[in-house]
Amino acid sequence: MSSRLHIYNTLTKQIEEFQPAEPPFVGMYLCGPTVYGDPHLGHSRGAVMMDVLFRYLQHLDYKVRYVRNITDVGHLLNDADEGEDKIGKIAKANKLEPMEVAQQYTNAYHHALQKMNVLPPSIEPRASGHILEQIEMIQEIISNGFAYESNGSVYFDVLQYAESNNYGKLSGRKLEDLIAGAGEERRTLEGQEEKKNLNDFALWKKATPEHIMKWNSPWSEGFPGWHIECSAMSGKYLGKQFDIHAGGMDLLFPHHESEIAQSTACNHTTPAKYWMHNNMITINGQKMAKSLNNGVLIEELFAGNHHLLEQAYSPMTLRFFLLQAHYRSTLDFSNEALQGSEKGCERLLNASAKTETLPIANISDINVHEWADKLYAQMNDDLATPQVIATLFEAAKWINEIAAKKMKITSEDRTKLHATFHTFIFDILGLVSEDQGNNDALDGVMNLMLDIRKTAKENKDWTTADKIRDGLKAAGVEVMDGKEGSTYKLS
RNA sequence: GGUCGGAUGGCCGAGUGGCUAGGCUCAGCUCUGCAAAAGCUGCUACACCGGUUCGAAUCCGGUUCCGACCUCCA
Repeated sequence: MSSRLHIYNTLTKQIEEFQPAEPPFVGMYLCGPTVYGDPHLGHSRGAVMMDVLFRYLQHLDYKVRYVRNITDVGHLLNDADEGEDKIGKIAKANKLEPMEVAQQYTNAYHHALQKMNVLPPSIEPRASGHILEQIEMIQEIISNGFAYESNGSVYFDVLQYAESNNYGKLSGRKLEDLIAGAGEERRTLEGQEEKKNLNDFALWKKATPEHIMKWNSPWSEGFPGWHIECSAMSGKYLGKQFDIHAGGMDLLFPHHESEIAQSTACNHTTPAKYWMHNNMITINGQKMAKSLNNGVLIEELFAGNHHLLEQAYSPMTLRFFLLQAHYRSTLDFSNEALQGSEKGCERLLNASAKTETLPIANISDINVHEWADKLYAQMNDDLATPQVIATLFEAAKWINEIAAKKMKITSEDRTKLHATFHTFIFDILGLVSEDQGNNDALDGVMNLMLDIRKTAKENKDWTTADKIRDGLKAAGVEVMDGKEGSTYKLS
């Protein structure tokens, strides 16, 4: 528990106090998606985690530049698709421009995140728009003696680098193990024979004839290697050294390890001070993966049209579900768990709507300041959002008790409770009430229906009252009777 | 095979050497014409076997099981 933000740094394997290099400025980078498919649940986790960090840092008055890239070039497929650009492959099948495909999936990613109330980053660079920067970086690495050209491609010389640097310092791998592990299970990537060593990775790949997305370079017409784009773009917009670099745990090796190697070989410095990694989403205990046929697209979750889903789940349900687990733990996905989040999220938001109208008294049965301090301490403890949510539920309980006049609160405490509750739920956790209705015509119709039903109830005409209620339910509108009249929501 | 992580109540998930997170489900209750919604109350778990300790789910050792990475991946 601390009054200052602490985050877990994968580089040091411990929780450290967050100290930006040049306060109040903070530079943070998240490895965004490769846009060769619709966004799946996994994409949402890193985006939401960084969104909460982004929001919290801003709440703490930092001036944050948040860079989240779009990878629209260069990822190689293996197996049957050897050497072919993923985006290029799909484009040919659909007879679309490669950039059209990339744009389509980029849009899909944006839409999904927008629904989840994820703030747009400060800068969202595309790899295809930074070919020049990548080429320049490769040239610098070559001239520093850490890369070599081979048959039109350029490879990073891991062994050369390891002589003076620690290749493996992020992932905890030892080069001997990597070499030793290159045994029977290792698959053969295209162009392996061009490398001096199997652990060398591509900085630039010469394009095969069927390759669509390719650019001129000093070495060949080709495309950049997978890792170099993030190094080039983070360097361009955040500087050679910046504060936070994040991504999924599956990117730890080789992607981030290689990023560190490249940047160090180029700039003689480790690019980021803090490395953060979110864990995977699992389903029945296994990582979601296309190859396991258990991947769920974000839009499928929202629409409920996936064979593993019993119903549709709202964007806020997903956001709340993600936040209920710590970002460094795996999160197991199931209908039961999602339904739990749906109800819980609703309960919390219901309570939040009552804070301003709570009856006041001249004493308080609760210690609002202690409660607020606890929230900050929990956020500061490596973004312990599950605990923050638990603490918010404490207040939700108070709010309900106060509303039922079983507890008391002073006016001053109520103001503080309201402000803090809202700050955490809406500004920091980024939840938002999913207002149904907000359609004037529907509101008008519903108010009329509810008014007719009210009259019927007053006349004890239960037949009419129930007919309206049941009929509306069949039409997808749920009527909820309360002490102060009836309300409705779309179901 | 190598490296690393995890096993918590019906479900999801926090966490700490002693003061039994939280949500959901379930049960009871309040409210209600009935129901739903909403609210309240209840439900004492930490894989197994040893050890350290006054005390361990939390520390140490071992066992079993699961997962991640090593190859594109959020």
